Amino acid sequence: MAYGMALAVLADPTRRKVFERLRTGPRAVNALAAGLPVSRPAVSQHLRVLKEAGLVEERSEGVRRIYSVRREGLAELRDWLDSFWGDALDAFKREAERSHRERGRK
Amino acid sequence: MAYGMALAVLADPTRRKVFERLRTGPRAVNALAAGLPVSRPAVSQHLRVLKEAGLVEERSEGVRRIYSVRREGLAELRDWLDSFWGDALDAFKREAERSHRERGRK
DNA sequence: GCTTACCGTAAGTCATGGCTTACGGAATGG
DNA sequence: CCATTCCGTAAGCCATGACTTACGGTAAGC
Repeated sequence: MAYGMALAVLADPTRRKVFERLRTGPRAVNALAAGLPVSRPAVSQHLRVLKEAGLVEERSEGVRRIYSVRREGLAELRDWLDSFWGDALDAFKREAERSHRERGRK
Repeated sequence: MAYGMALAVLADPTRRKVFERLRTGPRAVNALAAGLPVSRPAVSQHLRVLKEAGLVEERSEGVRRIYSVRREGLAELRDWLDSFWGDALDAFKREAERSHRERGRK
């Protein structure tokens, strides 16, 4: 039921914005909070929630904490989402969508 | 930005449970609310939110309202999720791990 | 040493939204 | 025509959580 936690965590707009900023690569809290309409502690709290949900991972680099996305945390949510295309009646359509989606992955 | 609304809508556990019950096929509100730990009006409110988000569609059948999943509402969310499997992210992570190894253990 | 930068945590405030009960409208059956 | 079934809506209560300010702790530079 980890996809439920991923959904709840990614539901918040500012937290999702923080998460999306990590899509281009790992960043420090300082850089993540820059430009956001909330304070830096708020970003820290969001990162804490993201980490507890397994969506990001953290590493220390001197005095900075570098955060990066953890794709394993997203995998279960993606599988759950795909389960709505699992109808036997739409098997043909499902296969077409899936092969189209695999373009550009891995 | 419709994936944000889909995330917010699917974040609620009971609402997600209602949505999952529609995965096997269209159902009436009566059947959807049966067995759930909440009242029937609560289910109606959830269905209203799901409909406004474009995740379900409704049709009248006599005195009953039949709801069914709308996969187009899930498509954008799925695409957003897949955007985290880009090649750029892989390159960043590999580089980060490599430089971290070269620096030696902490 | 001292200072500065970077970050996490605590406590408290306040809005959001999910739930309930109560009600009203529309279609079917007798 | 009346009762019943099925459902949406309104009003109100209350818990959750997102945000702020204030503080403490740690690493690097002087």
